[in-house]
Amino acid sequence: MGKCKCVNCDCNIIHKENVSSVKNKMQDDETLLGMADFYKALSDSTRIKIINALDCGELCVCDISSLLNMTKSAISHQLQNLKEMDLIKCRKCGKEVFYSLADKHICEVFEISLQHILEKKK
Amino acid sequence: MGKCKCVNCDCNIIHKENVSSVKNKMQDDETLLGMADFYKALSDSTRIKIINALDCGELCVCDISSLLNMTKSAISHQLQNLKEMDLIKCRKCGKEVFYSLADKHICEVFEISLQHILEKKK
DNA sequence: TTGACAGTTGAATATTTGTTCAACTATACT
DNA sequence: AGTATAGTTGAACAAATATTCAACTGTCAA
Repeated sequence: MGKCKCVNCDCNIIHKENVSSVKNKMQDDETLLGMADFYKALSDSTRIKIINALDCGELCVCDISSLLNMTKSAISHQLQNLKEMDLIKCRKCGKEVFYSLADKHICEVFEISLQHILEKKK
Repeated sequence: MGKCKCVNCDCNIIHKENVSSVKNKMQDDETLLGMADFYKALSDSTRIKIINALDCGELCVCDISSLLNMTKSAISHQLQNLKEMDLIKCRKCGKEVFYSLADKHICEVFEISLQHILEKKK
């Protein structure tokens, strides 16, 4: 047990062995930042609704707007966010643009967290 | 194909059958809001680091502060957030408060999204 | 080629959210 | 009792973000 040498933190190290052991086991910063961003993409109710909707199959912007009762502009902005995060992909067909989930990972994560929420309700 | 009757949206319904079929399959708003909040809890780099750290075992506030090189106040605020979302629990022992993950669901979700990120890197 | 519609985009606004700061509580030790 | 340490809390500030609005592109059909 000794004074902490960190620049920013105002703490004493209480359990030195714990801290250094955990430090070694932790993922690197870049990976953890990527994970936070991944969750950020799902952390908005509009976006999670879009994901849930696309889980049933591909949909165009109009259909999603109607489904969520929101403007096409608002939906389009969020679709760009989801696309940037590689959660969805799109296919153009004439005037319409059809969006769908990028891969199966997304469904898996969605399903597990759904279970988590439904269990909490009980 | 007909005009949309929604109040807020500015769209035409392009694929009426799709929209009504998806509407039936979607989770209810309350559940989806709960899911968004669940992801929100994990969507910040400080919080995801805390989760990753606690995945190795319980830690007190000082240890986490030292580990992340942040003030105890900043960490404590985020711990309250995570606790409100039922992602972590705590145990008091004298002056110290030890935090740990609430249940195994959290690890599962963490692991799957970790895979997702690591695969994307390749 | 003109009009209508699907969708996108950038700027502006409003809201949410993370960290800091200072004051506070609670426990332990002398 | 007095002091030091672990941790919490609320307010204030700064940064990030969701939606709106208006203008825009691209495609189709008359």
